[in-house]
Amino acid sequence: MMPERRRTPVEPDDVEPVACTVDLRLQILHGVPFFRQLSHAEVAQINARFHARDFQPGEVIYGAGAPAEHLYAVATGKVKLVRHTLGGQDVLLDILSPGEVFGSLAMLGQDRYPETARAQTACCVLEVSARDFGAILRRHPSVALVALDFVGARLQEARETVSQLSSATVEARIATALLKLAQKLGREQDGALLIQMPLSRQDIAEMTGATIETASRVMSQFRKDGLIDSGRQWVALRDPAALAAIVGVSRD
Amino acid sequence: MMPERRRTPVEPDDVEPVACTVDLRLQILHGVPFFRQLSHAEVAQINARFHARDFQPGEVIYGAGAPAEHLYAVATGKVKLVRHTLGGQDVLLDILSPGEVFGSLAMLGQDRYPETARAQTACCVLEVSARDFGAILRRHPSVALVALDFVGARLQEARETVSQLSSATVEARIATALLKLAQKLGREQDGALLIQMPLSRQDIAEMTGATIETASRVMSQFRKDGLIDSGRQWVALRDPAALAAIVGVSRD
DNA sequence: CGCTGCCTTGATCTTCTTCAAAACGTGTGG
DNA sequence: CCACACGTTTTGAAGAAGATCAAGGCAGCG
Repeated sequence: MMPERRRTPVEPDDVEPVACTVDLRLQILHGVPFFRQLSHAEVAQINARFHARDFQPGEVIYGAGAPAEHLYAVATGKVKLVRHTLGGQDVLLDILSPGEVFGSLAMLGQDRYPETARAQTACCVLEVSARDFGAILRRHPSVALVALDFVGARLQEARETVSQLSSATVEARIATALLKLAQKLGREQDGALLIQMPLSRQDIAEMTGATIETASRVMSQFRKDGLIDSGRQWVALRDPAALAAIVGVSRD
Repeated sequence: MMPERRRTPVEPDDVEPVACTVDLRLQILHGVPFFRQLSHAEVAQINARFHARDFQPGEVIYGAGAPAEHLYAVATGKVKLVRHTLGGQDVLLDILSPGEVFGSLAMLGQDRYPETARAQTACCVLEVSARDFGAILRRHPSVALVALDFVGARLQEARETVSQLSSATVEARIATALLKLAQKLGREQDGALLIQMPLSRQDIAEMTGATIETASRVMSQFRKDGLIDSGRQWVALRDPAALAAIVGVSRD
């Protein structure tokens, strides 16, 4: 038989606050890597250009193809970026946590969003117009340098994904995705890495370029092998080392 | 039988100069989008920080894993960026033409090159230390803004590739790759788009996450269908519209 | 002339998708 | 509290896309 599934490790106090108070805004903005090096006065000044918006799970923050007029910072909750292919399926590009930035980063470049941003959980995001963000960049050159770094890091991530999709099996890609999620937002618990967020088989499939069925099969296999454990709002990596080994085996 | 193959459309005067004279350096640097908005005096000042290096086809400009200490601009020729996977195969991330920038763009971020840069043709590149480039960025904030745009555009490209790899057939991916190459460095000739560069089946395979054999089969089919024509140092798109249709069909 | 390297083509095999159906779990209304 | 309905997950069986294995073919070059 398959191993007994643990009861949900999610505790009430783990739940993030959804409300986006004025105090929180300043705190979040100061925590955003973009503005970390600025003084409190400067952040306060920048804060004036932002305004907060709340979203329910599943709500669209902006849709692919819409004019790219805003830049956003996640305050609370999780946001996912999804591309729609011509074939009708979706590709999950990234899942963003508080402090991360998305939207119209390249001010001159694109004039349309190439992807849809959707609230994965109830969340609050801070919004600034592309115009105002441009002004911030010009006024605070150090912000532009950090932004350059940020976008550069994303570029490397995206290219890593390209590499994986080109060469690795679905098993390896899913193992990689789980490890990356855990690294980004995992917590240690009972000797396992706990990823606490709603993560459907469909999400996993869209992250790894597989079908729902294949994703389900692989996840089932991982659970049978004692590598992971999962429930409604969480996935726990019981044996990250074994998952890492799977990444290294197979094709890639 | 298959259609008669045209004689090579490559003409002697098409060949780019390889030598990288001092005059050329200034001209190239001024043509690089990064520095286009700067005055001649400023470019001259920046030029002093660069030095030119020549490479033979196939030579490595920098290897994956090496300390990321330099930033480069292509002066003449073509440079390709390749990732090596754990499985031993290579993934071709990009082919760069004169005016394009590569290497250590994110100054703070990565400390190692995640990919190898290799001369696709004989070429000359302008090199600057990451340290000096950082100084340039701080001295000329407008350069940082352009760089941000540049990296942002690359990020979108990479994500587009992720999307394609996740959803499109090899046929569609190869058609896309050919169209993208033609758009970037194609010339009109005899009613076809001519891509003039050495482009092996292996290159195409590495660009699209396919095997050499599959790439060869697809290219052969395209030629039989009159969509393309190819020779030693060139590929001609005889029917770009049909290729675009293939991109839209199949899965993606 | 006969290398050597790249391209082509065929046959077989693996991986993953697709189609189909059943099991599960969650929320709802009786 | 139970029954039902809905969405999600799981599992099975068949099929397709592409990889792999294996020969030849063609061109440039010593």
